[in-house]
Parts: sequence; C-alpha cells; structure tokens
Amino acid sequence: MAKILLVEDDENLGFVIKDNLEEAGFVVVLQNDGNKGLIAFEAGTFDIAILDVMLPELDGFALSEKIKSQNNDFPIIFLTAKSLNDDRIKGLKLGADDYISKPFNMEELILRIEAILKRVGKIAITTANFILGKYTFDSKNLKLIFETTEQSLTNKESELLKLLVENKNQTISRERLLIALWGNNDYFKGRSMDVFITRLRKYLSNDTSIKITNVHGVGFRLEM
Amino acid sequence: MAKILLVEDDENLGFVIKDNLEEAGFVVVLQNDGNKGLIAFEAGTFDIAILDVMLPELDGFALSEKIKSQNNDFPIIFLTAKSLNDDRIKGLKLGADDYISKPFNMEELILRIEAILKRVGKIAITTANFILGKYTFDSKNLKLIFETTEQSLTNKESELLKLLVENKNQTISRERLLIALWGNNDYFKGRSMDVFITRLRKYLSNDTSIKITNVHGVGFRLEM
DNA sequence: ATATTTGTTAAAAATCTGTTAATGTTCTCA
DNA sequence: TGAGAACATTAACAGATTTTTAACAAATAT
Repeated sequence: MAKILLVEDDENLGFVIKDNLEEAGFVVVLQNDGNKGLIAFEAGTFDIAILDVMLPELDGFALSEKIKSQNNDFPIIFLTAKSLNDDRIKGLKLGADDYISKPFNMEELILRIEAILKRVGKIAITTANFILGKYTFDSKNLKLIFETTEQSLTNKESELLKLLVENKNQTISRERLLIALWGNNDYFKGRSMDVFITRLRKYLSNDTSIKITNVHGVGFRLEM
Repeated sequence: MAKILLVEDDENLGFVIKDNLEEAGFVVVLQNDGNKGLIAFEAGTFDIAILDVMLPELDGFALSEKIKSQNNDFPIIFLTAKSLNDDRIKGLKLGADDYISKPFNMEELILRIEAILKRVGKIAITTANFILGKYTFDSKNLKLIFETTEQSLTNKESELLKLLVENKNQTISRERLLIALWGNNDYFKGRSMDVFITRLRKYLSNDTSIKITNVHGVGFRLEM
C-alpha cells in the first residue's frame, strides 16, 4: 500500500489529515518541520509527499528542492494558504506536482493523491488468484472457492494464507509470519496465529493434497 | 536487500561503517543523533538498527526503548565502548538483541547482522540443497531425502548437519560446534550433542560413503 | 590399567502446537 | 446509540515433539 510523507506544522491539521489518509488505506508518516521531513524522506521509501508550504526551519519549497535533488521525479503535493499567491505555485501546474489550497476537503486530497499514484504506477492492483489444488483462493476478495461452494475469509485469514501460498513448499518461520502479520512476535500473538492455522486447515480439508505442515520449533509450510 | 538504520555520532566512524555495510550489500541510512534516528526509524521500513550507546540528545538505550515500544521485536545491535560496564548491556544477552564493543572489526559486525537477520527470516536462508552422497539435504525445509524416502529433521539436527556439511572433510572442534549451536560449552551440552551425532549417523547410514568421524578429544568431521 | 572421552539407548523434562471455547473488541445497521 | 454480528485474542487443556539427562557400554589416550 502506498506510503505518504506528510509534513505539516499545525498539529491538529496534521493529525486530521493523517487519520483520514490512513482510513483511506495509506501508510502515513507525519513530521512537523522541514528538517525532520527531510530526515524521514531519506530514511523511508515513500511514494509521495504532502508538504505544507509554510513550515518552520525549512519551508515546503526548500524541502521539495532537497527531495528533488535526490529523486527528481518524486511526486509532491503542496498545501498552500488560500491567499498565497506565490509564483512558485504557478509553476506547479506545469510539472509533475500538484497543490491544494487550505482549507480543502479530504476527499479532494485523496482523489489527487490517487490520481498521481496512478499516473506514476504506484498503485499496484494485485489481483492474484491462486490455485490451491481443487481450491481457488481469491486473495483480493478474500474468498476461498471449492467447486461450487465459496468460503469467505477474514482479513487475517487471508493474509496468512497469502503469505503461505506465496512461499509454498518453503518453511516460513513463526517469527517471520508473526512480524509480517501481527507486527510483533510474542507468546500471545503466536497462540493467536495457531488458531488461525487451525482454521485454515479446516477450510482446506476438502483437498488432502494440500496441507499446512508444522515444523516444530521453526514454523509452517504449505505443501501442495 | 536488508535495510539498516545506523545511528552513530562520530562522523568518521559513521561513514566507515556505512561504507563497509554498503559494500557488503546492505542499504544503510545514517543519522548522527538519537532524535534523528527515531524520526528515521518511524519513517523507514528497516530490518535492523545499529545504535551507538553514547549519543547526543537521546542515547542508544533510550532510543531502543522508543523503537521497542513501537515494535517490540525489532532487532538492534548496540555499539558500546570497551570499558562500558552497564547493566543494561548484560540484559542484552538474554533478549533478541546483541552488542559489540568498540573497537570492533567490520567482519564481526557483519556476521552478527547476518546472524540476526537470518534468525528473523529477513535474509533468504541460503537455500542451498546440499548433496550428500545419495542423500539430498534440504536445509531450508529441514529434510533429508534418500531416494524416495524423506526424513524430516528437527531444528537442532538440521543445524548440526548444516555446520558439518559446510565444513565437510574438516574437523570442527566440539567447542565450536557447541558454541555455535548451544551457545555455550559445558559437560551436559556436550553429551547432548553426542546424542545428536548418534542420530545423524543413523539417518545417514544408508550411504556408507558418508560418515561422521570423531577425532578423539577434538571434535567431529563429516567425511564424504 | 585407569581416567577420560565417546557411543548408545531409554526415560524424564521442557517446549511447542492443536483445538475448542470463552472473552474482548470493533464494526454495522437499525 | 446501542444491540447484535463479525472478528480477533486469550485461556485452558490435551497431545505431540524435541531436547536433555541419566546410565551404562565401548573406545581411546596416557
């Protein structure tokens, strides 16, 4: 999922935007001044940045220049005050970037982000349908289809199955599964995963050629 | 390829480490104080962090706590001054983390990084399938295949066999084996290892061209 | 010869996993 | 806005697997 660097010094506005974007399915890193924004940019692998023009330390334009010096095509959306009538804004319309005047509505911002990401090809539409023996696993729609019957999966079930399928016939360590799906690896997350494994096995029990094997003390492997 | 967050305030040392790690194939982001390190951590998707213990602003331990509060299992290697005798260092040996005293040699640091990444599953565990006479040893899936039959190995069995294979026809000292696999070398661990050797010999008994030889008082050697 | 080291087997102990059910939590929709 | 549904997590117990310990036999070195 696309990752956004948001640099906005107004704390309230920053949080509101962040929340909304996260709700829309983006991963958002928020920083409140230009220098921090730059550090974050260099560390992260972002797909797009949203920069307030007026920022302490390093303003939005200056930051954008630093970013562009490292990655000339990196897409940026500027947030500007309505009144602002900066020549630099006009230039934006020509380039790859965009801007939006405050106050704006979130929906419009999201649309612009999506438009840019689509143009840049960062929105990957993963449409993978996996064939699991007699089953078809539609990871996008969270469905597991067996002959005529269709079992819908929860998000976690689906993510777990997907990771197993993508590494079929290879043992995946518990630790890796846990970190990938639960973000951390402690005793309880582990037990939770075991419950999910049980459930997946049940779903897959119609085709004996597929099985989820445990490697004791190591992890799991989807065999097929 | 694995991505490393390096936080080191000594500029020269920082660059040296960064260069070396990059040469070793890692992606490295270097920051020179704890606060910047934290910002970078939050923005990036790192696989491991290397933190100097003594840092301006936010020291290595304080930074590690902030990191752990977000991702409890995030692996960290601390760089400590030789003299430093901090209780917090002792704790490291218990947890998932590691430390290395300055001055250290790069090779050791790289080995430790790789060990941790391997454990965490971030490095493709050299998927090598070893050929042992008529056997195939699939170290990744912990399997020993002989003609049509397949013997699955436990984790320890597999690790031990792997070490032997990687050093085939060379005598490996008991001590090295014990430290590599059990972390320490005392009488009981040694006896335990002998049990494992017996078991491996049994598994490998179908092909007489392969054998695990004892060098009395020294160690073992896989001959083939 | 005798002490030390190693080989082997079986048992005990420790650890990990499978499963079901109960408990929290979040979302949904009237 | 609050009752119910859907989902995720925790708890509890049963089982299985792995590792360690113990005990004794055999081999090796001094």
